[in-house]
Amino acid sequence: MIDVARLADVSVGTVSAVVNDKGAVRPRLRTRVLEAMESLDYHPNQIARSLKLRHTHIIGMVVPDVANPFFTSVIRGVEIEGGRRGYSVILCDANNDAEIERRQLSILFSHRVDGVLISSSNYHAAEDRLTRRRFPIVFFDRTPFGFRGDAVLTDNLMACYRAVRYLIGLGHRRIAIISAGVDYSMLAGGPLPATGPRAARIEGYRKAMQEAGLPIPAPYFQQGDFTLAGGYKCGLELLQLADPPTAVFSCNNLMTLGLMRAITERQVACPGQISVLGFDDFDWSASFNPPLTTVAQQSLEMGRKAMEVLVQRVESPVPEDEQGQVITLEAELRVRGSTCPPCS
Amino acid sequence: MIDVARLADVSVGTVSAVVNDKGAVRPRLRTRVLEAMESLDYHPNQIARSLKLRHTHIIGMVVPDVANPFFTSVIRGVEIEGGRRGYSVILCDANNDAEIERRQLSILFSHRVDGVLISSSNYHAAEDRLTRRRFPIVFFDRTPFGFRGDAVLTDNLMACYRAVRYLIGLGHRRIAIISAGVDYSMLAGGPLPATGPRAARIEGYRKAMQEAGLPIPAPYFQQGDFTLAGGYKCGLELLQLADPPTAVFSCNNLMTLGLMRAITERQVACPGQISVLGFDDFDWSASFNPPLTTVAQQSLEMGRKAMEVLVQRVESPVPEDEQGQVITLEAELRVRGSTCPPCS
DNA sequence: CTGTTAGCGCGTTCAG
DNA sequence: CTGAACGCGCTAACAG
Repeated sequence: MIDVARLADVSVGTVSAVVNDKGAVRPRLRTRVLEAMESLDYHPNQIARSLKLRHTHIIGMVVPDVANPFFTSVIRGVEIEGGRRGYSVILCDANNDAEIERRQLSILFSHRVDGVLISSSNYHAAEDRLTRRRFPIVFFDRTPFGFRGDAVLTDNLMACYRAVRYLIGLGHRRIAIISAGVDYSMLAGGPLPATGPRAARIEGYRKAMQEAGLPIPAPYFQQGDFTLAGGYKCGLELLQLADPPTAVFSCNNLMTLGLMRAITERQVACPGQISVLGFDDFDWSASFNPPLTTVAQQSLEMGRKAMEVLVQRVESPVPEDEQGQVITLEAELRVRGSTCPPCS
Repeated sequence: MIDVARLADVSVGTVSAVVNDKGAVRPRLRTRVLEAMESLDYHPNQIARSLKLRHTHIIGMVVPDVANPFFTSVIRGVEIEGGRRGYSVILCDANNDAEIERRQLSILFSHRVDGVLISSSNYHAAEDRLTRRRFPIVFFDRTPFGFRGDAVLTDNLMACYRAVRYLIGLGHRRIAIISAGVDYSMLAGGPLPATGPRAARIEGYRKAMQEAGLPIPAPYFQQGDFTLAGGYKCGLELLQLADPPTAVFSCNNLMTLGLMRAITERQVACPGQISVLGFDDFDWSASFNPPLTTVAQQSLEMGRKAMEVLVQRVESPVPEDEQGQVITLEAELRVRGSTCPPCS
């Protein structure tokens, strides 16, 4: 900086003023400074800046799995909005592990990030440590149990409710679901406590089925563990049932892939013999054979909005009594070739 | 820190020593300091540390497109290796735009990242500005024109050469390619200057075809622009040829998707009437109908290795005469259901 | 072993 | 508008 000042024949104060667009600097000096910066290939030292200004213009983002296309799309949204507002993002892959997540958060904190965007694998730790000290943090996709604060979420319940109603409207009565993490026994006890996307998706299904007076036999309620292998296994079981479903609702993309693999392998006609409705939409959904009918979340928008809210929190701290805003995004049903009326 | 020192009744130097496990501190003092830190909920300020130490333990990574599954896999590799070695990563999506990339690099530099991992969309700027001043930077996937330095790359030429030879071995003689960015006229002039993955993949194809004495008619050399729509368009054109190919090699995943869409739409049997060989392998490749035969890059390993080399450069600067190491990763042909011998 | 002190590079004052 | 001086929180060198 001193070099720049010397080369432009001004004081460091002036250089600082032009770098930050502050104060009034005579146009001629301004251009001289800019030229000096250019010719010296000078980049302001954000570290020193941060130390003085007490903010870094870096935010931390932790996702359960960067390889999941849904999250990469959210990340893109965050990058876009961040770029626009002058924030960089340190990305952390928690690998669905609460312990790793905790460590990431701690590292992020020591780097003095201005705020955190998180889809928590761990429904407790994140909230305790951060929100309690009023650190700017916004949740997306998932939210901690008993949560209060800022979040941007998809209305999973409504989206799945409508999707399953679409299946019912087609004439299906035997509709199975491939999900994860919820016991069959919980289904009987009325509405699920819809605290996470998991439960909300199942509850959308349950509600639609119940309203239509349709039964949910135990074998129709499959646990696929959110993995491709799990979806495959569930698909196989569903297909060899004495009374197989005519339609299946799969709660995430990996399981849908597994399900399709099972269907192809068993040479079952889709949608002829079995209709498939998947959750989450991607490039390949429409290119599949058959093209997949899916529930599409607004993943890019989720990232953009989350970043928007976070920056707002960072730049103008919350009033003491503020409750936090939760933004709900609608999901869209994209009807394609994997669903049709039942033939039987 | 001063507060901690005061509370523990020692000097700041001593506090610093225990925080960094440096020097020998009398055990009694040590515990006193630790207790003070705990009761004050003190976290060392990495910013101040970075300012003094002149390194941040943050590296920057810029990719052309975070939503591309290949890159997300590389990112995972980087995250894994980075976590292991104590580095965080600021991720930048250049969105295939050289101007954005330039700006990202400048921002990363301002943040004083210790090094940069980059798959450059822009074959000149990156090298000029950074490698010239011996800033630690390692390229992955793509490398700038006339490049010298560190990189980890896939052996695209060999991989594609072998893949196309496999097709030829199956008995195919009419083999088309969907690629991008290279003129048909360049094919005639012997080996392509294989400076990027694009050209290398085409050259692998050209070499295999030429060695087998197989012709490459102009309509068999399609330009798909690396997009789904492009692949779809090329697929359509290929299928309605008077003399259609019996096999198609698609140079990237999006174009393969488009091609498959065209094939499904036109009700052409795959692999019966046409075999498809794609580049890049993903979860959905094996779940496709038919399961796709692909060339699989070691994307996760690419990320791990790139980070490994970078950290090595950061922590022990290059000898003046060092040429830089380029690591070449082999790709693997995964034979599945989309290829078979030609029926005609 | 421990205390003291001089910067790291910058933004901000404040008196010119 | 300028230039000098101070401090952000920390580490390293040196003196005790």
